[in-house]
Amino acid sequence: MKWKNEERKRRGYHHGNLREALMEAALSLIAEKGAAGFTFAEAARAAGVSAAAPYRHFRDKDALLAGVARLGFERFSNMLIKAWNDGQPSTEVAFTNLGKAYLAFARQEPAFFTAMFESGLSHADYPELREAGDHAFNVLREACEAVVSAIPSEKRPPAMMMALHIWSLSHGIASLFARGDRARRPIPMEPEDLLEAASLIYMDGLSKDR
Amino acid sequence: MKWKNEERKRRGYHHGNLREALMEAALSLIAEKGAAGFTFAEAARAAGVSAAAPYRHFRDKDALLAGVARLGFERFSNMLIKAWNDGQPSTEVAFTNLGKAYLAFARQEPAFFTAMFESGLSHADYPELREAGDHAFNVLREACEAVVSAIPSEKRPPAMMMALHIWSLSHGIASLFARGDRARRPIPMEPEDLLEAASLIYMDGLSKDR
DNA sequence: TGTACATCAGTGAACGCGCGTTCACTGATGTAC
DNA sequence: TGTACATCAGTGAACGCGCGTTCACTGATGTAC
Repeated sequence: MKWKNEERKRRGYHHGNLREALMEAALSLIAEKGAAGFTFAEAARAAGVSAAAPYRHFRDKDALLAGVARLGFERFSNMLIKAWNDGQPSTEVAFTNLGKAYLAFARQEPAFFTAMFESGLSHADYPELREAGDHAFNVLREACEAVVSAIPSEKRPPAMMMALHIWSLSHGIASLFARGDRARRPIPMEPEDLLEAASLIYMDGLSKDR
Repeated sequence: MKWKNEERKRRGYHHGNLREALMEAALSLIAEKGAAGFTFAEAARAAGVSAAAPYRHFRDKDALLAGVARLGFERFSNMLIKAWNDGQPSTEVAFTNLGKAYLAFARQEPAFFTAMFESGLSHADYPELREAGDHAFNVLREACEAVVSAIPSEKRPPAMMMALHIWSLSHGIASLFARGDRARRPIPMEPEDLLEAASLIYMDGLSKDR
């Protein structure tokens, strides 16, 4: 607490980046006590400002949650883009890396994951969340397009369908077995291996003669 | 509200089944405002009793949530067992029905789904939840055993792995696209069709020569 | 069949607490000239 | 370069409210005899 006051003195009257500090505080609180156990007032306290200050940056508690979720989707997209790496060194390796990145995010950023997927925010009320989510999904969809383009066109499956399948599979494994919080269900193997095995089987099925 | 008082008179001083009534009230509140927006006091009010009454049945708010989650897992298991129907009329049809039942539960009982999978309850604090969840999972695992037993033993995959794959896939589709609350992401097809297509492709891959 | 008694499941009043929100305010910062 | 002024991002006090929890209590129910 002491350093916080010194910090305040150094920064002076104005915080400087209160918006970001509030989102970080919210993340910590979500990580500690879950999405339910985080309050606007406590986030303000953690950021070292009065309870009224957050209203300069967020309309209300849900707006802060939505801000966190949106930031989460942005970081998530970046992680996925980096993992896919334009399909390098090979489509197969890059695709595996993409799946691993999904699980890594759930493991390393469970609070973001909760805010993004389990906070109960309505997409109707926060359309920017839908956009941010779509942006992340599009990374996966483009990767799937690269993967299916290797299949002869007469039996090539729709990339959109494949993307929804892989997304669901990754999301299921991430939220059940790979997440880094207390809601994780332990299984006797690495989630990464589980996902890779499933992907391989699925892709074998995709290209099978029928 | 009026009928509630009449109800009280009819029932007399003792409620009769307050435990169940509190869980139902919690479900409605979760459905309305999400897991975060439900309180012990409001559940008591909805059940028509004083704020102190719930303490006769639940240690605290989390215990009530855990009770709801457990009841949800029990109903879920029953739905799955009924859908699987001992593999009748055929393994394939029964397996498809099992997947449909998973999605139907998420659609019809989003509040249960939230309490079971997204309430942030720790499995360490509520071991009975883990048991109840395992029980539901076992239905799926047994179905997978029936499915893989049709594959020649020299290339037969482990039923456990298959069960984890199908569980993840179903859970991903259910929580992203099939859930019956405002967190559902709309897609241009039926979640049931999406799941069935993925299952077929996966099973094609499973039995493929390698 | 009636009565006495134990047990159980509720009441309602009280408490301290923290939350969300508003308000007039003030210190800091940026800019026009 | 200095000054005046507008704007911005904070403060801190105040408010009403509902929550969680405890407590001594009481009405209802079940059972022993």
